Amino acid sequence: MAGRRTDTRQRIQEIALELFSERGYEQTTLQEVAERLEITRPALYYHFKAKEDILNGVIEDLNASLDELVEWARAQPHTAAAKREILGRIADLLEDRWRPLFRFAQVNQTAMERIPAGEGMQERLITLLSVLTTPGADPVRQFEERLAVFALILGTLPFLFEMELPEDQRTATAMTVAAKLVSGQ
Amino acid sequence: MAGRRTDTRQRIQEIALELFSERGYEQTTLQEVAERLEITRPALYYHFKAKEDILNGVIEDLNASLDELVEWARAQPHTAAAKREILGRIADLLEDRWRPLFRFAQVNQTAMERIPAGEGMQERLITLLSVLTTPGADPVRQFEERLAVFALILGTLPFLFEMELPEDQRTATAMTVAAKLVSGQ
DNA sequence: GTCTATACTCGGATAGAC
DNA sequence: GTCTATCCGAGTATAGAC
Repeated sequence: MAGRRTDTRQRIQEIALELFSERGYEQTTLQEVAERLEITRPALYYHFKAKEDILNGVIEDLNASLDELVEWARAQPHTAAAKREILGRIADLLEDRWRPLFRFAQVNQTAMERIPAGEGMQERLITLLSVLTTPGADPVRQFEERLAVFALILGTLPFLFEMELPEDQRTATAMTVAAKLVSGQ
Repeated sequence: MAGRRTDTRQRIQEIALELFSERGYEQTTLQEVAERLEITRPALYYHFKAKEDILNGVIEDLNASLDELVEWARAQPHTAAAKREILGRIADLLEDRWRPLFRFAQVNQTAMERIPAGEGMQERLITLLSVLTTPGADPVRQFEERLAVFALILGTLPFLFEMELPEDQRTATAMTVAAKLVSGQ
């Protein structure tokens, strides 16, 4: 177990993201990351030139996933049905593997704002919002369409429901509400 | 300007909140706070026993405001009209003086989670959400009612609209959407 | 009661040896 | 690719001046 050396970079990202999510980005010390990997603190600096670079790398992977989605979404027409389908794919993305990372981004906004990939993620989300927005519609309509995305994201937060609802039913409920919002009821 | 003063504690809170909001809580150093006040760094420790205590004091003031609102809201009936009125008061609170603080709390969630007053604020917000929730209603209905509060909060974020809309029209739009959500359209 | 000087510890970062 | 040694800056503690 102690002889591997080529996958260290990736292992750093995994462990770091785990700790960043648990304790928050700023509260996590590189000492803790190094200890879990059983290397020393300066050794991390061979693979990443700064703490922020570790986080940046992880978010870049997320952005690549978002890029596919955004590209596809831009090609869709401005119909309610197409918008529901876009929301469905956003929900899938949250489901698949990125949910913890979305939650992290939400809780650690100050860190996200300081890294390039964080800016990139925000740009992609804004693009997604604008794809869902009917051009020329009145502001209330546009706001409802945009709110739909946040309904999906908020649906992943347990505290939004005190009600005892299993997770899959929570996300289903959020999707229903989001679909209503883009459909204009 | 170099003499001793008696309002230092309050001035610390004001300046600190300003800087915390600009650069984020963790990125703000006590050195910067002290410099703006033209005192030394250790002097801060006479008034507050830790950096987190400065933030905690500010949030306690907000919680006191929230308490009034929560107490009043609990006494309201579960009618759509009453819920719209509750949302109106939440919007007023955001308007009045607490908007920057709400924004701060959103962006600096990790810091908020570590201070007692942050927990207190979250409890109060959850109470507000539950007051807006019709007991026994189906989950979709309940989620819509809760989402209304977030519509108000999100309405304060400029980036949610690319559209060129002045701030007062943004908040008005958010209020309209929120009202629709609790009214079940 | 209000503040300054000083010092300690820990975390991020760099240089250079193996 | 990883280590030791070292630096710097930030939060914190304490002694003591006024």
